[in-house]
Formats: sequence, C-alpha cells, structure tokens
Amino acid sequence: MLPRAHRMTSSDQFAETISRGRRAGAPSIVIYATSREGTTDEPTATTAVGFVVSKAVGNSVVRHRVLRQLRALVAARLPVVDGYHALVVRALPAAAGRPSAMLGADLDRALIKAARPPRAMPSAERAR
RNA sequence: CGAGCCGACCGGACGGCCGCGUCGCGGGCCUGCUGCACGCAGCGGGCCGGUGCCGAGGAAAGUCCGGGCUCCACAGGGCAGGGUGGUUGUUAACGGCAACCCGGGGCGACCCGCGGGACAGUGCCACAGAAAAUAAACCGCCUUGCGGGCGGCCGGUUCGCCGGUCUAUCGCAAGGUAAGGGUGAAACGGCGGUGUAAGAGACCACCAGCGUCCCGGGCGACCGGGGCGGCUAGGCAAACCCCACCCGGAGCAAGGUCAAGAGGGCCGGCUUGCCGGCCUGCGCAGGCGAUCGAGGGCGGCCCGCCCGAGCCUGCGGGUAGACCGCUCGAGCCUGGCGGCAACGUCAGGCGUAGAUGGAUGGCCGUCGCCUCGGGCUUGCCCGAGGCACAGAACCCGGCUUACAGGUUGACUCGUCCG
RNA sequence: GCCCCCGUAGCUCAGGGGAUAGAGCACUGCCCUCCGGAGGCAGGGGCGCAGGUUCGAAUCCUGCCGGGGGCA
Repeated sequence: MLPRAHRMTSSDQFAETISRGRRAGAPSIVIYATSREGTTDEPTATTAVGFVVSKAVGNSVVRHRVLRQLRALVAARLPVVDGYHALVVRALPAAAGRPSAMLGADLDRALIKAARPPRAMPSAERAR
C-alpha cells in the first residue's frame, strides 16, 4: 500500500475523480486527475491516489501484480503527482504481463499529457 | 537394465537498494479527562520519524459435502421436502477414509463400480419382429374328415371313357403341439438322448439358475458342502415408488458493544447568506401539567421577578462510523504403545499471517533448471528466451479441479548375470 | 462472503429417453427485374466439455467450463 495519507479510501472519491478529472491515456493505462482549483486544499496537502484493475485484466494473481507495479511506479513519482487533488490510475488489459519499465513509460506519457494546458480540440470533443 | 503400478514429499536458492502491514520498545507534536504545589503528573486518543520480530498455498481455487461458532425457532411424535445406499470399522461429523465381500478388467503389482428392493404396486421397452412380458394369437409341423388331383394298380367298357383303391401334391374344417419362425439390446433355461403321429422337463444325464432346509466357517456382507422342490423366473428404480438410516433455518456482511450527524428550534455576528454557539433524537408504558402553572432562568436559600407547553421516570430499538468477534485450534513435529489399516492413545517439544480500496511487495545482480541458435576439444563455452498452477479474509475435516520441474519408498512383469 | 438461474443454427426461442433435432429472422445460390427490394425455389449450418446410467442421452446422474442475476 502507499503511505496512509496517499490512499484513496472511498468509492465516492473514485466516482468524483473519474467523472470530473482530466483524462489522459497510454497503451496500457488511463489516468484521471483533479486539480486543486476550487477546493479547500492547502498547497501542502497530500494527493489521494487510487487504482482500478478490472477483471478483464486477468485473474487475481495478474491483477495484484499489475497493481503492485503501478503502486511502486506512482510512489516513485509522488513529487510530480503532488500538485493534484486526486489521481486515479486505471489499468487496461494490455497492462497484464508488461514489464515495469514499459508501464513507467506509459505512466510518464499520460502524466505529461494531463499536465498540458487544455487546448480547444473540437474534433476530439466530437469524437468523445 | 527396460516396462509398469501404487503412494509420500518438495515446488526455486542467495544477496543489494527502496517500500507495506500487525505486534513490541522508545521518541517528537497536537489533544481529551482528572489532580493539584499552575506547569507538571496520571490515564487515554490522533499524527509523524526511529528500531526489533514475524508476514500466503498445496491447492489459499471451485463452493460439492461435513462440523465448530453465532443468532432465530423448538415438549414429544408424525407428514411434507431433501440426502445417503454391499458389510464392518473409523471420526466431532461426512456423500470422506480404511479393511473386507460381491461383480467386471489386467499375465501381474493393481484398477473400476450411486453396489438395497423388479414375487408391494404403477409405468416404459422406439424401429424391426409372429410375439416385448398373466401369456396368447399367427405362420409352421402332425393326425383325422371332406373335396380336387399328376401318376400307378385292379375291374368294367359301346375304346370315347366310367368305377374302386393307393398316392406326390393342393384347398377347407376339426383336433394335437409349442421343437421350429433370425428380427432385435433383450425372445419364457442350454447341449445331448429317450420318447412320439408330430412334439413338449413328458422322462433321463450333465451344466446354468431360483426357492427352501440342514451342516461348517466368518462380528457381518458373504463363502464352502449337502438334501428337497417347481422345471425356469426378461430389462429399466441416475422412471414413479418401497425399505433402512440421516437432516430445524440462516449464515462472521452471523452476532455483540459504544454511538455521532443530518434534520428541527433558538441566540449572536456581520462581508444578507454564510459563519459560530446552545438546545433537542425514535417507539412504548406510567406519572405530572396551562384559573389551581409541569418545567426552565436569575439567586446561597426563601420570598419575589421573568419565560412558559410541554416535562419527568422506566423499558426497548438504532443509521454513518469505530471497536469486539479475529485467530491456540478436532493445532503442528518427534518418539513409544494398541490396531492389517483408517485411526486411537501416552510422553516430550514448538508458538505459526490477520489485511479492510484490502499488507505479505518493486527494481537489480549471482547461481540453478529447461528450450532454441552458434562454436566445437562430444561435454563444455557463448548468446537469446523462459521457469508451472495460482493470492488468505471466521476457523477446521474431506472431496473435486489446475499444475513446469524434481526428490524418494514399496511392489509387479520381462531380459541377462550370479 | 453466500445463494439462485441459464448454456440448442449467426440472433431470438421450441423440444424433458427412440425425430434426418425444429420455427422465425439472418446467410449462400438460382429464378423473376433494366437494377435493387419484395416474392418464389433450393441449400449450408447447431445440442458448452468430459465421464457414467440405459439397448439407446440434447433430454437422466456426476464433475468441470462459461454466462447472467440476487442478498446485505
């Protein structure tokens, strides 16, 4: 587990982050992040991080393996992630059996995409 | 040595850096209550560092059985419903396990079997076949009678035939018979003989099989032997059913303890829609109460003044959340004894995960094993890839299913040698 | 964690011991038409898997596999 302060522990928080957060994808994962704007967070408050690994990824052993890999990768990137109010990492079926180095690359790409200021992208909006 | 059969066990090893969880020890910060000598002590709570021990499986899985535990229900018995099904044991219990019996398979070690009852009753047995279950009808076979009739013989004859008789054979009727009917998964004992008009357990020998009685062995399922009787009985109960035995229901999200808040009302503040403070929960029962004032406020108390429609007591229930249940248990290991064994018993030793968005790990290195490619000194070197099935959630006993590779024991068959 | 139900053709469903396993839609080919549709004719394709009971199993029994739903 992550240090207690960083754990996301309620399903309300998961639903909030997934429906309101900025979404950014990579081949094996999707992340959802909510910023601190409009919240009562202090700038030093810790970020709540949650993980979603569905049954489509694999059996219990595979899912736990993916979860632990992602947890270690996020723990190493806490200084980067700390700017957000909350973060949810969802593992896609492609994450099963993927080495941690590749998962880390995917995570970095998604974080960079999420950090970019939102641009007007009508085509992307329509596709959604 | 080869082939086989039945078990038992293991299921990567070591190291470096960084992390997570329970528990213990110790520290810092914040905070609640109590005490006073007024900034300290005691008892708690929360957060953050440090440190020490420990931290997934043989199936943790499927949830197919059985139990412990908890709550509800319950006098006893019966019905309904469900389950089990050779015998004897074993056990907390079981649909598990052990030994044995019976049937089947294998040269054998050994394996497989939902393995009670089809004379309690009901039902089903397609197609084919004469017939599919009291058995009877049909074909066929045989005898007799009547009728026809190839042919033979005898007699008569007008030489055209006529009559009689025997008879291959055909038809009809009556009677006898169940041997035969080749279809089927299955056909009312089998083979041989006697017998007969033809036949038949009608009779005989042998065999299979049923019922019953006796003797012997075994706790028993059952086994061995003998006598007598009818001559003979189909299958399906994983069809209904009958018999014997067993089963109350739900499940740790069981259940228990402590219990906010939201909502409502009042007051205050101001940045007039927010913030802060105080009071108040629900149900039932009883009691008191608005002319006679319940209760509250001011006050040390009485008097007095003010507010006033609810208030008091008892019992019961309880959401979020927290805590308990929560890991020492039919425990594990070693040895002795009893038992063929499953198992039981005695002695000694061991201390063994308890998470809750859910810990038990992430990255890297060395070694080991396997596969492929290359080099070749033919068993080594180099390179690449891989290392099974699978993750505790109240706990046990089993079953079933998945599983790379490996260790080990007993036994059987074959070949060779002694 | 516990409980219940269902797997039959590409899809939706019948069939509950003896069938060549059916129906509708869909698919393929041909006819019709200038072309397409509609219509007509013909055709292909299936009992989740493995054992067992039975003479015989989609059907009955057992074990797996997959899917769906419910409880709090």
